Formats: sequence, C-alpha cells, structure tokens
Amino acid sequence: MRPTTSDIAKEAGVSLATVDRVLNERPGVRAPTIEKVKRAIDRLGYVRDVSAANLARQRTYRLVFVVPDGGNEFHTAIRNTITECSVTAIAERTDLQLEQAPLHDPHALVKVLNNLDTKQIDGVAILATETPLVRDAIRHLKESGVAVVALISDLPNTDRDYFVGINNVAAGRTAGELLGRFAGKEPGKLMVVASSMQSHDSAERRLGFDHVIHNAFPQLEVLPTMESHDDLDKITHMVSRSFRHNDDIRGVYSLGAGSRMLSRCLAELAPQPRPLVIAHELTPHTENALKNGSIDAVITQDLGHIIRSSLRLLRATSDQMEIIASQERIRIEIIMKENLY
Amino acid sequence: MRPTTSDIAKEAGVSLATVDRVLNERPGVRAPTIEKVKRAIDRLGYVRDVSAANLARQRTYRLVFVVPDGGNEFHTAIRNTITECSVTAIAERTDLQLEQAPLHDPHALVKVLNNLDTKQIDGVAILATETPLVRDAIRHLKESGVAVVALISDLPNTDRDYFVGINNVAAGRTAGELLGRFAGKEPGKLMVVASSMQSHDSAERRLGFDHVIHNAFPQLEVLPTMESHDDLDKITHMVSRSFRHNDDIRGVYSLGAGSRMLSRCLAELAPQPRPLVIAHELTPHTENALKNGSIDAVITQDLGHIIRSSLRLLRATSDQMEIIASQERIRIEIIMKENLY
DNA sequence: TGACATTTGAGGTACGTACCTCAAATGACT
DNA sequence: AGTCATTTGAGGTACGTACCTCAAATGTCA
Repeated sequence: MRPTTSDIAKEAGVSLATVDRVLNERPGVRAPTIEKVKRAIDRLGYVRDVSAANLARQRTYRLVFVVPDGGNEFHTAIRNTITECSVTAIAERTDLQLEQAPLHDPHALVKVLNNLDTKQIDGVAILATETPLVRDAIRHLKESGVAVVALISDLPNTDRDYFVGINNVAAGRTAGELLGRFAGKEPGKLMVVASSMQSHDSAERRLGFDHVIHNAFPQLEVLPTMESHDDLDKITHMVSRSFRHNDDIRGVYSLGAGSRMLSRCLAELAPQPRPLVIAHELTPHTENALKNGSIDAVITQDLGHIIRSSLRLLRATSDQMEIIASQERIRIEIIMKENLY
Repeated sequence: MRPTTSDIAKEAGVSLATVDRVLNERPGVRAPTIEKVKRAIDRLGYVRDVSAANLARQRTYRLVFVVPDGGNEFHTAIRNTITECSVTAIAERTDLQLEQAPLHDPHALVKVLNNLDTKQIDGVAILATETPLVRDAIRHLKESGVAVVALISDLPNTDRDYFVGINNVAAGRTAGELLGRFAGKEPGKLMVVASSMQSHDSAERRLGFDHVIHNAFPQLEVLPTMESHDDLDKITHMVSRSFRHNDDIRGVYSLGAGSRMLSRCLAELAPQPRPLVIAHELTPHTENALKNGSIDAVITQDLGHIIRSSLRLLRATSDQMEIIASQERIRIEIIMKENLY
C-alpha cells in the first residue's frame, strides 16, 4: 500500500497539519521540522496522490491552444488532433479550448492572446511566429502565472516555458542526408521550394539541408529557394523555368507545408524519370503521394505526441511538478511508403 | 464546470442512488429508468471523473511486465525503460512489477506466468515467443480476469487483448526500401544476418525485406540468412567466408538484435568502401555506430511509447474503458545520424 | 520570569465517486 | 384490496489530499 500523509506524520512524529504545511509549502514551520518531514517522506517513498490532490483542490486544468486558422492541410491536421485529444483530456480533468488566429497577422494573434482571461486559465500552447508584439503578450501571460509552451515553431526569445517540436536544422539535415543518399553518386541539382522564407522553420531547414549536401554530397548543387507564397501560378512559373534552365535536376525538397501545390505542378512539369521528392509533414495529401509514389519520403513529427506532450508539460508547469525530459522529446520521423503504418 | 453524478440525478429526475446503480451497472433498475438516466448523461455530456472514482474504489492498478532476462542490449533497454516508467506510473496509481524469464525457455516463462497471483494483479505485458505452453498460460490469465498485452512480438493465436509493437513485415520492407535506394542502380549482393530465424520477428522481417528487394530492386540479390546464434566466432567465420565468395556485397541487413557482434566483425572483415549497413533497434551500441558512421540507418520502435501505450491499454482493458486506436499506434522509425536527436 | 510571537496540533469540511443499508414507494399478481 | 417482490430514495461512510480555524505548546527576548 502506498504511504499517505498520515503515514508521513506518524513516521516523522509530527501532526498531519504540519506534514500538510510542508507538502504545500505553507509558512509557519521551522527548518528542522521541515527536515524531519522531508526525511520521513524519503524514507517511506511517499508520492503525493495527484488524483486525490486534484480532487481536493477542485483542480481542473484549463488549457488553451492558439493555432493558425484556415491555412493548409498541416494546420487543419493540428486542429483535428487537438480536437481528438480534448475528449480524452476531459477524463484527466483537463479542458481544452481551441483558439484560432490568422497566421500572418501578429496583431490578430496578440489580440487573441490578450483576450484570454488569465485568471481562468492555467496554460497556453502557441503555434505562431515570433514578433515583438507576441513576445510582449507571452511575457504578460507568464507574469499572470500562466504556463506557456511553443508548439512546432520555437519562440526562443520569449518567456515560454518549453518548446514542443523538432529541431528544424536537424530536420533539414535529415532531409539532406536522405536526398543525398537517394540521389547516388552522379552530379546533379536540387530544387528547393518553400512557401516563404520569412518563416524561421523554413530558414533553419534550408540551413541544415545545405550544410549536409555541401559536406557529404558535393556532387549535388542546391539551387536557390523558390518561394511560392501559396500562389499556384507563381510556383508553376518558377518550377517550369527552373526545369527549362537545368536539365539535371535530381531532386526536389519541399521545405514546408504546401507540398500539395508543388505536387500538382510537378506532375505536369517534371521530366521523366521524375526527380526525387522529399517533403515535410505527414498530411492526407503527402500520405497519398507516398502511396502512389509521387513523393519518396516525408520528414515529419507526430502531432499526437506533440499535443499530448504539451498537455503534460503545461499541467506539470502549473503544478510546479518536475518533468522527465527524455519522455517529452519529439522525434524527427522519416516516413516512406513502407513504414506509413 | 463538469457535471457530476448529482447533476445527472437532477436532470433525470431520479435519486443519486439510481444514477449510481446505472453508472456501475448494478441490478435493480428498470429499463425505462436506465434510459432516462442515460439520456440525461448524454444531454449533460457527463464523463465519469476517473480520479475520483479510483480514489473511492481504492483502485491501484497492479501491472506486471514479463520480459527476457540478461540477453542483449535491446532487452536491457526494455528493462531500463520499464524501470524509468514505473516512477511516473506511481503518480497514476499504477504499480509496475518487473518479472524476468529466460528468452528461450518456455517452461521458465510459463512458471513465471503461472506464479502470478491473478487475484492481486490487473494486467500483464509479455515479451515472449509463442508456444502452446505460453498460449495456455495466457488463456488462464485471461480467464482469471487479467488483461494481457503482447509486447514487441505479437502472440497472435492467444487470448491477448492487444499487441503493442510494430508490424515486422513492414519493418523488413522499410529496411529493404531504404537499403535498395541507398545502394543505387548497380547490381550487387545483400548480406542478411540474424541471431536466429526461429524467431517470428526475424522471419517476418526477412519476408518483407525480400519482397521489396525482389520487386523494386531486382538488380540486388539477397544472400541466404546467416544465423549467428549469438556466437562471435561462428558469425565471424560465416561473414568472412561470404566476403570471400562474393566480391560485390553492397549492403548488410542485420535482422535483429546482436548488431554489436556484427559490427565488430564487419570492422575487421568488410572490404573498402564498406558495404551499407542497416540494423534494427536503437541501443547505445547502434546509436554510437550511427554517430561514427559504421551503420547507415537503424529501423526501430520507441520503447518509451511502447511501455506507456501498454500501460494505457492494460488500464483501459481492466476498466473496460474504450481506447483510441490511433493514439496507440507504434511507428516504424527510421533513424539516421542526422535525426538521432 | 513574563510577555509575546511563532510554531505545532487537533479537528473540521470539502472534492466526486463507490458502495452500503434500510425504509418507502411502486408495480404485478392473486 | 391485499400480498409480496421489485424498484427507488435517503442517508450514510470512505478514499487521500487541501485548506481552514482555533487552541495549545514552544521558543525568544527583554
């Protein structure tokens, strides 16, 4: 049987009230008494029963996820995953609220953040780009005692408690190693397509990608990034021109979301045999493309893990519980046709 | 605020006792009354507070993990992961017990299983090979109301509730696709090394591997499996002979654990440039080999996910709660140097 | 030593659910 | 209408922890 607070009291030779004061860091206990209690806790291996504690505290965690609205398949997938998780979260006394803000509108995002009732909520998970406005909004949240994690894109210069996602430089390196190895020994060129290089993530991926190609696959040349800005005509134009000017394109690296558009225009424009294609993020589209062979590999991160990890981190932070870092690491996953399921 | 049982009682116009009878499927409630209560539950979206329920029930989950003793690095890693998880499990009212049995001794394993006090425990997770004896032991556990999951190797013809692990045919296919793509267009041979083909897992992996190589990479020839039986001399002998007889070995596929021995003898025997190497399971050794470049890729499964998923499944099964399958899927992971962390 | 602040103890209630008992109400059947 | 089994209600206790109050004990300092 697990020891309870009364067991600690007996073991330490103090009253239950004193144990309670120590456990909950309430004032009015002398240092030697605190020591006595702590030693008893260690001796018996007492671990606070979180369920009972939460019950007593009338504790329900109110967490808010702030993610981009509309947007691409990837953002849709994130919202779906959050919705899925909110069902099971209820059983863990956790209410999830989903807030949406336009991706490229810092003002709207900040408005959402500032509208959050900091008295009511325990934590916020944010998927956004870092701007000074966002920094201020996060500082304000933290100062009001709200736990904050950054999702997928880190917000490194803010007061966020944790970042839940992958190292994008490493993700780019992984893409580079994979594409380099797939491409073989003959010289050739690599096309890189992004939605926008404004995004930190894309820039970091490109960095890692270039680094690996340069060092490990010098026979390959990486072409300048083409930015689609989510415009099908624009990207079609750029890709077609690139194919006309370069007859030895061995591979295409899609840096971020938006591989759907790219796929469509590759299907029309790519010469035979088609170049290798590596994209990011497993979505219904990339999954399909893997199956039908129009994409060779996808670098991705498990959204379910990301959301569940965020929940654990936010709860632990607002309870000031310690976390086991190794259990929260998000892997850079490589998905090919054969390991889709 | 979440609705409680009293809210349901009010909403349904019955007493708390009746709601309780319905919720816990106790007898003595007429069908129409049950319906009334269930409708109220739906209307209010009531979800039983598992923490409070477990507290009231004095419920602690007692789960047992039965895994091979000694053995290779992989088995050590499993035991370590279980030990790691048992700390956090305590906070979820879950006591983990680790039992060990020799891998290739069904009698010893069955003895361990039969010695378990089925009155005391709620679930068992088993990593073992399927034999008739094991089947009987598992049936006995199930009949005593104990939840059972198979870990890593499925026990398909038993009464186990779930299998937690990867599809090994698909894992073999993944290895095949990766090795095939890495190898390039020129013809060559592939060496396959296993500890023993007695193991289902190895056989399935080989099956998937062969299938992919045959169909997608016909320029590559897969040599017969060499079985090391965990004997360094034996494997050294076989590998060296294979290199002497085949001067065009492009790759080596290590089917199971024991890549440590293989690495050691490859370092001595492999010609330059060294063949590609793909192995299974991320362990301290394969991790190191990835870093220093003596292995090209590792196919693996996240042990932390496996153990945590087992915990959720065992608890859910013994509570007759439903599970969300998509959240319990174990991915076939591809690890290269660049996505190690 | 006395005055006073600080520390400790004792005892209570509450959280939401499980499970128990006993009495009251209801229904079915003669 | 009366009998009896079944169903329902009312009220209780318990789980382990949080948090409250008030009194008693202890320590500190002049």
